[in-house]
Amino acid sequence: MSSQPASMRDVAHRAGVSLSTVSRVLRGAPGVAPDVRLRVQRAADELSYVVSRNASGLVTGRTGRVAVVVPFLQPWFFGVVLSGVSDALREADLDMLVYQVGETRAREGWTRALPLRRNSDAVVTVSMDLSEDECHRLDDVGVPVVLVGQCVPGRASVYIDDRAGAAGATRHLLNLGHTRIAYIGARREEWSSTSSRHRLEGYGAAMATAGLAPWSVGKATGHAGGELAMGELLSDQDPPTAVLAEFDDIAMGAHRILRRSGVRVPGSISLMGFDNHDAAAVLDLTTVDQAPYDTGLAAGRLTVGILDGKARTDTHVEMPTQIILRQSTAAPRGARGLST
Amino acid sequence: MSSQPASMRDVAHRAGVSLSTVSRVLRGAPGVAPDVRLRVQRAADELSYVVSRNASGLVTGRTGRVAVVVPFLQPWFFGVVLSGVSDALREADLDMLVYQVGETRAREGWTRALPLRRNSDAVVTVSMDLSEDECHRLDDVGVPVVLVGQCVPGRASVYIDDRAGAAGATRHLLNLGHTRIAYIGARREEWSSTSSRHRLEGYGAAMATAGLAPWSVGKATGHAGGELAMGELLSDQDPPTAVLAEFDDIAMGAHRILRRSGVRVPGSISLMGFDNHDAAAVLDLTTVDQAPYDTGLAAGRLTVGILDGKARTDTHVEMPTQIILRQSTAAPRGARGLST
DNA sequence: CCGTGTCATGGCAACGTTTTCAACGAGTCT
DNA sequence: AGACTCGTTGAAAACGTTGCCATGACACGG
Repeated sequence: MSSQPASMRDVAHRAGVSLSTVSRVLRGAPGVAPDVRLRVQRAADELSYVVSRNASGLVTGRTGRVAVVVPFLQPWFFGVVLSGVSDALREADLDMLVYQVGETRAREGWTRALPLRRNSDAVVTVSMDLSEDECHRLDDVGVPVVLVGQCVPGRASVYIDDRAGAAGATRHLLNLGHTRIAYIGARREEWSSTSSRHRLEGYGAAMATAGLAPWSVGKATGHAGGELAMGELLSDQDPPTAVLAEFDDIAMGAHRILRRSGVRVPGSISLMGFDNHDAAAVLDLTTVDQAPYDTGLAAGRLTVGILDGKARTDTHVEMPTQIILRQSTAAPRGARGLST
Repeated sequence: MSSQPASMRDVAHRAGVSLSTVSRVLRGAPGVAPDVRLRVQRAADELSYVVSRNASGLVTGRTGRVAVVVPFLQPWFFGVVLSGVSDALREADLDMLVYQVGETRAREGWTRALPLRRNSDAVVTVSMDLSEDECHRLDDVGVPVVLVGQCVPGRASVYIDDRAGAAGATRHLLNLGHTRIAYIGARREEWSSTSSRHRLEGYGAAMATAGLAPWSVGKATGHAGGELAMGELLSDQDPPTAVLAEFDDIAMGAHRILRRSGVRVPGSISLMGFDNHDAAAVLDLTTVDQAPYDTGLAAGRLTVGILDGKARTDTHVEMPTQIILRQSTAAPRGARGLST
């Protein structure tokens, strides 16, 4: 009903004390008599008053907000990470600003204008794969930066070991007895990612260790990319018996093509993804879990820790990955692998 | 490098003008000589200065921020809506605050404390299904509210006609010649949704029109719910020939059970979802598209319109739904429907 | 040449908090 | 009893920006 939201002055008046006292109470500062404290709290409640972050931030220099920057908001992954960050920030009573800076144009504009210069206490970037230059720009804003999904020495980072994850996945297929193992990557230029590179490297390394040559295809990202690449693989004169995809979206596209082509999974071809996408369970897709919620949570807590001065700004947190075995991988026909 | 971010005073000094003039230039206000304007802009650029929303908001009373409230951040749907809202807000140079208030406890706390009292210019709620009481609480904060996925008379709402969508989907199955059409709902008490109710009603109405009795099951939400319900249906002594799920997540769970049970889709049972989930394409699932990105975009633009005084606070926007035909629906065996 | 209107600009008081400092009373110690 | 401390409170000055009003320059018409 109140046309104008109450201000601290109103609370002070109602409780019969001065502004300073109200401020102290609401901030939880010491040095206030218990009965006065109670009286003020009641007054604030009755007016359903909350402090204006704007005003308090003006003098404290802290905004009570953390900016989270993501390239896109639509893919499943980012929503889950955001969810973790959000929960961590709520614990510390911080608000979450979200910036989506996906298309190159928007991203350029964003890194130039940096709208958060004075508008957030910290920045969390998710899968942004910042360039050296962008990193320095961020330094200029003078707030701590936490990198998610990118590991940069000297900077707070939360990430998974993509190399190890992909290598592990490859080994899983090798252990099943596969030797013709293809890798489908995204190969998307517009959003070049170190994670992408690392996964390919992990696959390559595992293959090399097994004395096999890598076999990697891929021109586009997403379902479409998986479909295209799988089409290409199926028309090879000696198709693979197992396929590892850079991430589940791609694997799903591949899966669709296999289903349509009547190729049995895992009967004729084993298929493996990466990410443990929500829908991977539905497709019974064996994949590598990377716990994006926990990643978000860890990133959020690290941010809070840095703001509280309890964590160093060069902390690195490596999140574990884990192979989730489902029904899309099996020993090849006539296997001489583990499954003999 | 600058340890302290520049303030307007610095810019004024560097450009050799007064604070007022800098403010006018940066705000795009008229009444500044072109050469001075240019000089100020250069000075601001060189100091890579941006105005503090905190400070300007303090005096203008506008924060430049819009709060978006979602029950959950993880499900695909919300990320897509958020993406649309984000794009719309960027057009108007507004920042986006995101609050995740899913678990009942957090939600209770949130509606009580309303942390956005003075911290945002408007509130967008997504699929929150606010109670009468919560609505009034929101009114108290004194900022405009835009409801997404909930249609309340007298309040700005952006929504789809769930009833019509579900009825259309049901008719699609009827037209194919099905008569034993079951409906799988979520029946989740913890987050009772009008959308949920409407879809069930739409299904029921279409069935009634066709002179058929409704047949609805469902105890849980998500994949798991779909699996459970489909299991129940499959063990019926006369199973359905077609199944409509309240949303794609449920349909996917059902699909999984069908695949595992060796029931052919759509050969033996036609399956239809609702939402056009990202992964529905992968499963070749016939579904009802509800364009969540466009919904978010519309909601964001409506918010901006209201803030600019160009839109009324009781505007209703109904987003269209559209049936996406894929491979999971077909005429029943021995059909005497359209497909004769 | 003088009033009058217009335009560009600067000064100053807000906005709603926190913070620093001073004041006050009640104990406590010498 | 006086000086001192301690705990509690209030007054006032910030913080960085925007609004309003005053000022000065300049052009125009009488």
